[in-house]
Amino acid sequence: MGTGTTRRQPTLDEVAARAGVSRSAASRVLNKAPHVSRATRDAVERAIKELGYLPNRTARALATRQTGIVALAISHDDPELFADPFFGQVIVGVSSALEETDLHLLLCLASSGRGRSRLTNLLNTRGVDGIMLMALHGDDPLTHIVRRAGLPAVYGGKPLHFKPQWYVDSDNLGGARLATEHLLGLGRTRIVTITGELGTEAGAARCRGYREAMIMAGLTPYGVAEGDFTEASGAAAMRSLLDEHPDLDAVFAASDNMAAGALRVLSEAGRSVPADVAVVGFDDLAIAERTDPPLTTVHQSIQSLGKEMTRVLLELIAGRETASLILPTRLVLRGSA
Amino acid sequence: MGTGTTRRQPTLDEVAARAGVSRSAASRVLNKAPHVSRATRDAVERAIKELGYLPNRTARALATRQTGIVALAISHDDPELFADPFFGQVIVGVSSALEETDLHLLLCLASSGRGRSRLTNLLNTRGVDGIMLMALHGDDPLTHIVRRAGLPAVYGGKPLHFKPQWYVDSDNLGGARLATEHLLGLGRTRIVTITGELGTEAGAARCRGYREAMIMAGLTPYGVAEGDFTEASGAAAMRSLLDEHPDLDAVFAASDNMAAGALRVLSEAGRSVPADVAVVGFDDLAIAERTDPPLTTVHQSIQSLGKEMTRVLLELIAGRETASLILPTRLVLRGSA
DNA sequence: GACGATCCTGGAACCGCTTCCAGCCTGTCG
DNA sequence: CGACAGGCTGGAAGCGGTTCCAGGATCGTC
Repeated sequence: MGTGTTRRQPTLDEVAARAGVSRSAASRVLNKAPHVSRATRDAVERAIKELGYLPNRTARALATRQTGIVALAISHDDPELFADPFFGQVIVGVSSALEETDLHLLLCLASSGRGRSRLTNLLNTRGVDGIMLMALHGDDPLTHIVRRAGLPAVYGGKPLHFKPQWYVDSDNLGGARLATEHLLGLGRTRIVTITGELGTEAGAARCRGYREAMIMAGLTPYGVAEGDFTEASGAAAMRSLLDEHPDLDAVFAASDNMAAGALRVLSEAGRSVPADVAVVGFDDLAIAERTDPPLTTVHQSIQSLGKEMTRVLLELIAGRETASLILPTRLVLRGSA
Repeated sequence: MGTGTTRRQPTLDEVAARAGVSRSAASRVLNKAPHVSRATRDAVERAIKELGYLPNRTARALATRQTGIVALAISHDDPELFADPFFGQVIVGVSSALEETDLHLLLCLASSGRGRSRLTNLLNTRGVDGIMLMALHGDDPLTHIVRRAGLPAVYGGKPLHFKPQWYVDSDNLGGARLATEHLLGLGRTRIVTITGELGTEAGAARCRGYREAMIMAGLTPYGVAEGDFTEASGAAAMRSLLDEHPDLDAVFAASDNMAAGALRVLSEAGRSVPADVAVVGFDDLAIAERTDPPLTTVHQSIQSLGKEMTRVLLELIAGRETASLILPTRLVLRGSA
């Protein structure tokens, strides 16, 4: 800026004039519309090249009522949470899916009230063609706003208490079942679980998966303590579980971070892993490779989540049929179980 | 979408009609322009409220030639790198600064050629009002494109080989000097450094800081090994340094991740930290609190970096005077030195 | 009471593109 | 040879705002 010669971009009118055709003809060439003769096309294309013409995004958006922008909204009370690599992964996935289109990504951290109202305004002023929502807790007012705005919307991770028409989620239930079944397969029976926040769908589903697996094996859930997905909460939960059930022989933690906390507490308590207590986590974050012993865990691909959300959103925007998706999870065997 | 009643948003014309004034009058009220009577203002404001009117973003953008969007472009060959919490922090900072404005954030991962050309197109079609650039390596063609587009631009972290007019950076040089001086103050003299990629400004500056501090203390740099900021590279560098200089008594690693790698290798080699070897890192990431022993490191606030970049960009967009910035770093003492 | 100066006002142009539509030209068929 | 069905074309009306400008109303002043 500042000193730049910022020569005004040529307009479509100038292109048309140079090519000796009307503006509408030029526009047709630009949009590869039918009913344009070879001669016209060539002339316009040459003029475009010579002038270095590029269509003005905003003008086109106004005429077509399509902004060429999709939003990714992350709604959470704590903006710091966004620093979690989780969202970075989502964004990488979203970007890769967007790469093949002409759409761009608008990122909204709707944590504060101000952030929410900015997002609301963006939706209501039709500032984006569609929106992806993540990390909604419970009955986030955002869901209403989105619905009222009547905009294509895809949810990442089912919100609790509300089944959106379109969402993409990891198979939390299946993953938790997988983990628990693996522990059962190892001959463990006194298996406890450290859950994530039960106020989130992921937290609840992973807990349900554990319960179902136990029951299917003819056992009853042996011990349940609620955490909030963080390492500290995992440690605390582990302590209370050891207290209540000193003879436990396996732990399924609903996140790697909590599993890491649990490992720490177990080692302090003199239990050896996996000999005395087998531990399985969930997420397969980088930390899972660095714990001692390395953590057996349930892998979910966050990038795929972002990619698939985007794919569904694109279909929606294009007005095509599409459907929600549950992404598979799989067990990654390392040393802890 | 789909079933939504998506009732068309009212337009300014409808507001004007309802208020019984002209569209221009209504527009004036909307923009708090002078020369509008009390009566007109009231009537228009009432009509706006009754109709639930919201100005159309795109139309306004076309008329004012201001999109209300700023871009954050992250240019790096490896899109995975974006999953690093670093960028999450930047984004949190940027968002917080944007929160008080009417601007929104467009995120561009310009890693692939396709990503770059999309970004180029975005700039040339005036799809954004300004841009912040990060993680440019060497002579990224992006810098030319940005300059030619004549758009307000701010760089995060000085690129090497090119001094942008506006940038915000952490005080890498000062921080590295601080770290080295701390080690010197501890009485260590056989201090080695594990550098980041010397092809980046941060890597080079941190190495220079180490050198300068050593020289100012009347010493010569004792040992230098280049890493690439990752833990694995830190471990490798540490091994080769131990090999060359078995009697080293301190290490300054240019990143916490590399310091973590170094700590691992030192412990394998039977050196105790900080007794035998003192270690200082750089960045003050979460990992610094979890190493054994906890890592003494140079703190830089990435959020501030994002926030300040945004502040400078906003000034630029507003056409006000502004200046580049170097953000201070400080030493955080923990167990390793 | 006449006269600017000042404040408001609505009309109209404009931002740059898409798209509908009427009209032209051509070619084909009966 | 006349009628008709196309394919192409440019004019014009949009998309929904902002902003310039000329003119009318209002005011205070001499």
